Formats: sequence, structure tokens, C-alpha cells
Amino acid sequence: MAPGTRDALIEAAADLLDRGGVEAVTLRAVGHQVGVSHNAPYKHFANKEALLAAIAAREATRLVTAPHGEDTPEAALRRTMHDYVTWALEHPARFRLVFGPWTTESPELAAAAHAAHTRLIGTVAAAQRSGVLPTGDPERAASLVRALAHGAADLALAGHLAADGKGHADPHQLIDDLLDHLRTATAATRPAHGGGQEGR
Amino acid sequence: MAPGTRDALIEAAADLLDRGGVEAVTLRAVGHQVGVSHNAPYKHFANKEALLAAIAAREATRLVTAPHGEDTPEAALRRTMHDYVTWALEHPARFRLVFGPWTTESPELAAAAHAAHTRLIGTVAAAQRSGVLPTGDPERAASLVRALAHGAADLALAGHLAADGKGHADPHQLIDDLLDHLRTATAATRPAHGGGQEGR
DNA sequence: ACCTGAACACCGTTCAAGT
DNA sequence: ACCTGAACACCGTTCAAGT
Repeated sequence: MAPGTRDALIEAAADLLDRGGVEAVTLRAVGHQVGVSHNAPYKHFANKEALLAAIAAREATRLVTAPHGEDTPEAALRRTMHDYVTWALEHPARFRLVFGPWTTESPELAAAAHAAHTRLIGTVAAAQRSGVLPTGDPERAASLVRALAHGAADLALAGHLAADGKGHADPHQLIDDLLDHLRTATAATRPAHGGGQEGR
Repeated sequence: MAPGTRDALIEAAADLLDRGGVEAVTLRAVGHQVGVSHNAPYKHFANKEALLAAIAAREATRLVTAPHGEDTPEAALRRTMHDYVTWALEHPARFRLVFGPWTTESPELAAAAHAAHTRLIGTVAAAQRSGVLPTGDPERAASLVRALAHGAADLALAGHLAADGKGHADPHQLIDDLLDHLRTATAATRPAHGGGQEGR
């Protein structure tokens, strides 16, 4: 498998990223941690941004590859969104790297993001069919749910959510609030035929 | 009024920020644009972050100070959220500065943010009373609406919303979608008594 | 009270060499 | 094919002076 200094560079950079944020990942520190000179990375990546993009691609691929237990459509959607903010809160720097603006075009990163997007649309479409999400373009509904989770996570990370420290607006609560309201709205516009799924 | 090089520094920094993002605002460039040495800013700000915080505070104050026309509660809420994303899309760097993580404590910035938060809660509470938003803690409902607008703006700025270029998920559309759904959900849980407000 | 010039430590990036 | 050392341009920040 060869020594694989390229993987070692990514690993070291990800470690520095988790430990001190994106400002802590410097080519000199990365090289030092791997035991290599500070410009050795240029033999494996075009520049620093390409290295960061490689971290983002690795992380995004892992997220998409992670197994999803089989649940009812609504539970699957809820868990997907909760997992999203849980991951964001645990790994702020990775979150910003993957879902922030991309300065470098990375085919793997784009592919992973597209796969995640496609899977979410499928989950949303299933939830729509089971009557817990309003009908309409599944992509549009997916964007709605995704935008809320993203905004809740981003505001929480920035410290702009719980204004009075009373825990008034936990990101997880906001996700449940949204899905509850959407289910209520869906039930209202549907011709009442029993009350939807009560499958446990 | 004195020459006011402090204000000139803020103005120049904001100009550089709009033009080339936060990475373009360098103390040397700021000083040069004002016609002063590159360490003159240290006579007015503790460091670079304090200068950026001053920009954020000025911007946040302007946002809160901006006049709000008098509308029906629902229209006021809708306009507030649309204005939020319009501003974010027009001034991405300012948006990230004001609503991103604060690295420096700025009393003015905190005060402006608190004022904006308080006003939004008032708008939300009025919308709740008029029956277009679900009842419950106004702060919680405000956070829901705010998180969606923030997430939609942030994803759009990062280029992660319109996946297929078909304009499937415009941030403004998502805001209207959310408020439409919330109104529907509210009408459903309310004892029907005519259909809510049709006040013009 | 405000500003300057030189200096320091730290970056990303390039390049001529080395194996 | 991969790596090194020196060098360059650019940062934020500090400090001894100047007025």
C-alpha cells in the first residue's frame, strides 16, 4: 500500500482542524506532524485549499456511506436531520468545511454532496407519501427541511440561538417543531381518512 | 468633529470587505486606503478583530435602526424575513461577520443583536395572536423562523441550494413555504371560527 | 493623543537541487 | 516520483521614537 504520506497528510490536517479550527491547519504544522518538510504537501496537493477540500471530501463521503437503519419514513427523516445537527455540533470545523463555500472544485466532494442530496430527497418523498409532509416538489420540501437544520446548527455554533441561556431554542427542538408543524399542516389539507399512520 | 480617522478606518475596512471578502481586509490595505501607516489602526482598535467587530456593530445597528413600515402582522413577519435574506445575498461578507461566530466581545454588537432579536419576537408574537403562526413560546417560534431564513441564506451563499440550476429552492421561496405551512397548521389546530384574519 | 518606521514571527508558495 | 532547504512576498503585532 506504500507509506501513503498523502493519507497521512490528510489525517494530520483533519486532526489539526478538529483541535484548533481551520486557522490551526497550516502547511508547516501539517508537515511537522507527519514528519516531513513544510512543502512536501505540494507533491500531493496543488495547494492548501486542495488539502482542505480533500478533508471535506473524505468527511462527506463518510457521512453518505454511514448506514441508515430502516425506520418508518417519518422516523427516518427525523433521525437524518437530528444526526445532521449532532454531527455539526460535535465537529464545527468539519461542518463549515463541508457545507461552507467551496473555493476549490473537488469531484469527490461534489459527488458525495450530490449523493447526500439525492438520498435526502428520497427520504422526504417517502415522508410525503406517508402523509407527514406536505405534497409538492420533493426537492423543494427537502430544501426546506435542510435549510432549517443547517440554520439551526449554524446559529447554535455561532452562539446566536439560546439568547438567555434558558435553552429556549435548541437546534434539535427546532427540527422537531418544524416536522410537527409540517405534519399538522399536511393532515389539515388532506381529506381526513382516519388520522394518518399510527404505526408504532 | 475632528478628522475622525477611526471612522475612516471602519469605512475603508467595510469597503475592502464588500469588495473582496474578509480575507481582503488587511490592516496594511486599510491603512493605505485611508492614507495612514499600516499600524495606525492600533491607535484606535485593540487589534484586527476589534476593527472587524466595529464593522459588524455598525452594520447590525443600521439593520435594527432601519424603519419598518406598518403592515398586518403576517406581512410584517414575511417582510422581515425576506429583507433578511435579501440583505444576506447582497452583502455576504457583512452577513457572515454579523451572524457568524464573534471572536471579540463587542457591547454595541451584542446590544444591536439583542434589539433585533427582541423586535423579531414581538413581530412573531403579533403573528401568533393574529392566528397565522402556531401558539407557544414566541421566542421559540421566532428561532424557528429565523433558523430557516439563516440556513436558506447561508446555503444559497455557499452555492448548496439550487442543485440543478433549475431554481428549485430559492431562499425567498423557502421562507414563503414555511410561513404558508405554519399558517395552515395554525388554522388546523384552531377551533374554526370563520377562517382567521381577512383584514386587509 | 496620535502617528511612523523598523523589526519580529509566522504564513503560503516557488524553485533549484537532491535521491 | 518524492522530498528538502533557501528564498520571496505577505501577514499581524510590537516597540522605540517622533510631534
